[in-house]
Amino acid sequence: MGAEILPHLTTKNSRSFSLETADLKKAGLKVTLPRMKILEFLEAGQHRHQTAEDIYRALLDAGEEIGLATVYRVLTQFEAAGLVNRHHFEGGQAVFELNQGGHHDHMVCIKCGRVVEFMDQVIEDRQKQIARDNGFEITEHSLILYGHCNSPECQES
Amino acid sequence: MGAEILPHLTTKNSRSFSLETADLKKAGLKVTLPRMKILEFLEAGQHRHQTAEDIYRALLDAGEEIGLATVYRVLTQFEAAGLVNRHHFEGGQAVFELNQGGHHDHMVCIKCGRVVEFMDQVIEDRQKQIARDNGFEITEHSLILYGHCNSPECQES
DNA sequence: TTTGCATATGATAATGATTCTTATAATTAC
DNA sequence: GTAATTATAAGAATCATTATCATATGCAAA
Ligand SMILES: [Zn+2]
Ligand SMILES: [Zn+2]
Ligand SMILES: [Zn+2]
Ligand SMILES: [Zn+2]
Repeated sequence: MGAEILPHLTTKNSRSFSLETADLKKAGLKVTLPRMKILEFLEAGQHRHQTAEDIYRALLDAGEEIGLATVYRVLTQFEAAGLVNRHHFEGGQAVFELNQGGHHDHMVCIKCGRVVEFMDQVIEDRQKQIARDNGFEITEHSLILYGHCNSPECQES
Repeated sequence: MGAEILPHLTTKNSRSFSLETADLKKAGLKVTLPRMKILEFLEAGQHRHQTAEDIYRALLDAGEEIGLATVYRVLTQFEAAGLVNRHHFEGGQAVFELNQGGHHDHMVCIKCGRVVEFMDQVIEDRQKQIARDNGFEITEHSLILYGHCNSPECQES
């Protein structure tokens, strides 16, 4: 990885430093630069539902030296550790987002790609009930609504 | 393709002959042996949620000469024509099933692979409402519940 | 029926996303 | 600090699916 100065790694009372370090250690993962950088990127505002390649490209653009395989490997480790969630929207690549506790589902605009998160307790409860009725014990679920958002460009048929 | 006798293709009042032929013609597709065979296979009982390879293997085992690429190509055409639906459960291959009109969602046992179909109007309505509230117009959706079914082998943690 | 031609097929190569391999490098334990 | 462990980058490998292309087939006109 690059040898440039990393302020958040050297500033003692940096919030992000301790948070990320703690997250990694708690997950039983060694603190390494690629892991820090990926976590840092995901924690930065508005970086939700990113593909592995999005993250890879962003880090390259930021001057980091990192391999795509490493991004995939680290994301898989983060997922196993419960730090991130992986979703498979239609069309190839999986997207990743920081697991910030609250479960939510997704609505995806097939025109512009905009993603809206939602959580509906009625649906959640209903799913549990349906599973129970069928002798299933649900461990996870995937609910994705596809359609057009209300932005002007996405309205034309 | 094989040259063996095909009763349903030669018996004038065969139900499946006319149905399949009509389905293909209605979809604007030429009636060819691979298309007939794939449609026939999907229409046969209990052949739901099959991967392209499942279908390919089954046809090979039945003595047909068919290519995997053809199976994929035909399934994609069937999907475009509304004859079949494609679902992406976790774990690689997409599964296909005949579109028999009624929409349904899926519950998948991650131990044994059993699939249960369900449709819940409360969930369906709720999805529409959530979309409306967010300025989305939903064109389709995917709801899959993953967990353990109640078969003994699937109960052990 | 035969024939003509657009279309479909099958084999194989190519693709795109992701994972594996391995030699090197970084991190932690002592 | 040094050793032992674990992680990394690069590229090869894999898996599902799609594209290519030469040949074969379906269908309709003659
Ligand atoms: Zn949009
Ligand atoms: Zn999300
Ligand atoms: Zn089961
Ligand atoms: Zn189904």
